[in-house]
Amino acid sequence: MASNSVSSRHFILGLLAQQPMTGYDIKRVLKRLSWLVGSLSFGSLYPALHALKEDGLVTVDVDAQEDRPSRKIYSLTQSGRQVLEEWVNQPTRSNPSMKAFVMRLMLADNFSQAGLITQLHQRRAQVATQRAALEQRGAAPDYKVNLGRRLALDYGLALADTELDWLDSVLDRLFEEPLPMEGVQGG
Amino acid sequence: MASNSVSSRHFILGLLAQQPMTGYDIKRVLKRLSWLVGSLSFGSLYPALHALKEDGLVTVDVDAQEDRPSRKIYSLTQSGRQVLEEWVNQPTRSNPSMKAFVMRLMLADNFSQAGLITQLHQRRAQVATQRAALEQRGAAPDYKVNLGRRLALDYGLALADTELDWLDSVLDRLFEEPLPMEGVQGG
DNA sequence: ATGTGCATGTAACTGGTTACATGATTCG
DNA sequence: CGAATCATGTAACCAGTTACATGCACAT
Repeated sequence: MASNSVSSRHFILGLLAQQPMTGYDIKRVLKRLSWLVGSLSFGSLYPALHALKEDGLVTVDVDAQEDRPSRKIYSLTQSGRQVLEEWVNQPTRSNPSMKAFVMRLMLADNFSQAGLITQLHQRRAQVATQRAALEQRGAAPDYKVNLGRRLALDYGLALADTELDWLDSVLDRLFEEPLPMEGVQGG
Repeated sequence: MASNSVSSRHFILGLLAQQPMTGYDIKRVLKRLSWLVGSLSFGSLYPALHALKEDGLVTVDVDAQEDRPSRKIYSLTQSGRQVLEEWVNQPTRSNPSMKAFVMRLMLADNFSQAGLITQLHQRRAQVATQRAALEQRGAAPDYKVNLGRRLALDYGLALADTELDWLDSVLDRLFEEPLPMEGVQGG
């Protein structure tokens, strides 16, 4: 059965939801995105695609070429789309990484605006919790003595604050202007 | 021999550099730090400790107790300290994650202030590069069309900016006031 | 000639998780 | 009475990387 929480599989589905692609194409996209969401080597990408096909979540169109291996163009099936939607709208568990968040962020609006807003709210709550924990920890003796720890703490607080501000501003904008996509005209 | 780049092993050494601890203690510390650097399950922590001992990087003191398993207190050996120092001062490769950076940040000042400053400079250069790449990408057509992608891009830019500001301010402070720690000496 | 882009794939290895096994003590 | 904390460890499994195998076209 479809394993839950295996993020990279779902992210592949998400990319295919935007347009059919070959494994090689997916790799290229993933590489550009590597800073935010991490990449994948061919050694796991191709097997992953095979598995997705096996599970009926994607279909393949073979585009034969002279001189080089046929391009295999993968497309999302109906059940693939469904699995993706379920995954995206699943509440994230305890402490998701930044990468996991960005993945969902990038895929969420394939479905509903509401789902995306939910993601943002969830993230806000999680970051706020972590920020509070960090702040509290700043009082502990270790952090006063050790420069490295103190810097790491400070770094974490700075990032958390930025993220909270960013989330607030995005949520504000989305709330004022509920459907800025698809029909976006004047901008 | 000693594998390079295996971060979690080295981070364990780094924790032991600050004080001898049991596996259980390490787990506790790691858990508190999980948001910044990620944690480790016992299933990999204990074997890692065994391997470190096997390699002569740590020693064990057994503290027998009634009713419960003996506490095994691990301490860094001389060669362990050396391996750690080499790792910390090794230049980071291409695109290190935030986690990898925070790990080094937390361990760097076990040795010299200079090493820490080098880490910060390296990080600054890397983040600046990534930021530039993101900005450039913002011009691409996908990002205008797709709300999720646009948000992810914007998020990345916000985080990068914060990080650059933070790095600059820390470097400024360290430069003005080279030894802000108690007792920290040159070597 | 050398490397990069195109395009697919497999096999060996690595580094991790989850689940299991054991078992007293203390807190709610 | 059940859960969490203390304290160690192993075995099965999983997802990923690295290195390998193939091979043409095009730019430097």
